[in-house]
Amino acid sequence: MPLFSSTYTNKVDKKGRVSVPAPFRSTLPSDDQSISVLPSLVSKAIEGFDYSYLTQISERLDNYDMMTVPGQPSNPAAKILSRSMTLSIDSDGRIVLPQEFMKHAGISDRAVFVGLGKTFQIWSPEEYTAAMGQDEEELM
Amino acid sequence: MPLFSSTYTNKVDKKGRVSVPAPFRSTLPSDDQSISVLPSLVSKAIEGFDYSYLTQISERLDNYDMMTVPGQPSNPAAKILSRSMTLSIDSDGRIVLPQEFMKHAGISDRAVFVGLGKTFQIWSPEEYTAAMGQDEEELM
DNA sequence: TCTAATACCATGTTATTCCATGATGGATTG
DNA sequence: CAATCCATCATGGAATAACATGGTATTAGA
Repeated sequence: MPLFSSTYTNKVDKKGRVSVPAPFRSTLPSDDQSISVLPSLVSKAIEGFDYSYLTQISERLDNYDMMTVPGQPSNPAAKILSRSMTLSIDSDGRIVLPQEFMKHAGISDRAVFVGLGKTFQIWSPEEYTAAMGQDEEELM
Repeated sequence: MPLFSSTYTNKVDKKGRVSVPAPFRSTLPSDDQSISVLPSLVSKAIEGFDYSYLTQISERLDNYDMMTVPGQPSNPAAKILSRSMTLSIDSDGRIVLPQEFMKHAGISDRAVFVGLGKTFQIWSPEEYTAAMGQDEEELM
C-alpha cells in the first residue's frame, strides 16, 4: 500500500503538466504508474490517491441497488467516482492536471504536493499557506 | 473488472450517434467493445455497464426461485434484464442511442456520461444538473 | 424500390509521446 | 579530501497520435 509523505512544490506549465514528486511515484505499484484525483469536496484543493483506493470506493457502491434505489447522485461514493479522474504518469514522471481541477484549486503555475498517508493533496501555494496559517514561508 | 469514473459530455447527432468517452472504452475488454444499457428504473437517465455485469445480474435471477415466488417481472433483476439492450461500439468509438432511451432521459443533442464504478449513467445536461443540485456548473 | 440502419471516410482539435537541457546529489576515484 | 563521473529528477519544446465529430457511401430490411 502506498504511503505519501512530505511536501513538494513543482512547476505547472501552460498545458497543465506537472511532475509528480519522485518519492510519491516510488510508492506507487510499479505496474500501475497512475494516480487518481478529484476536486476536494471540502477545500480548495485536489485530492489524490492510487488506483486501488478508487476500487475500494467502488466496492462500497452496490451498483445493483444503485439502479433500483433512488437518490443516487447524492451518494458520497457516487460523487467521488463521478468526479475523479485517473491520470497516467508519463515516462518523464509527469501528469496533466485537468483545467477544471486547476480552477477548483486555484492553481496556475505552481502546485504543492502534500503527503497525507494513503492519500495526498495538491494545492496552489497561495491557498495552501492560507489554509495552513501563517507559520509557513519556506515552501519556495 | 472495468471501473468507470469521471464525467464527460459529448454531442449527439440527429441519428442518435454519440462517442463513448475513450476512458470508458479502454476499461472494456478488448474482445468485446460493447456496452449494455437500459432506461434507469429510478431516474431520468440511462444506466450502462459492460456485458459481464449483465451476466452477474442473470445469475442473481437464477438464484431467485421463479417457481415459488410470484410476480417475477417485479424482481429488479428481471426488470433490468428485460429492459437492457447491448449496443456495439463502432470503429470510431460510437454507439447509437435508441430513441426510446433518449426520450426517457430527455436527451436531444448532448449526453453526459457519468462514471459510477462498475456502472455508468447517461444524462441530458439539463436533467443532470437538476439532479445534482445547484453546485455544478463546470460540465462544459 | 424506398427507407433506415450501419459501415466507411475525412478533418480539425486536443492530448500524449518523444527528445533535449539544466540542476542536483551521491558515489567513485584520483 | 577534492574533483569527476553518473544517475535521477524537473522542466521546456516539438513531433506524433488519439479523439470527437460531421459527412458520405453502402448494406439490409420492409
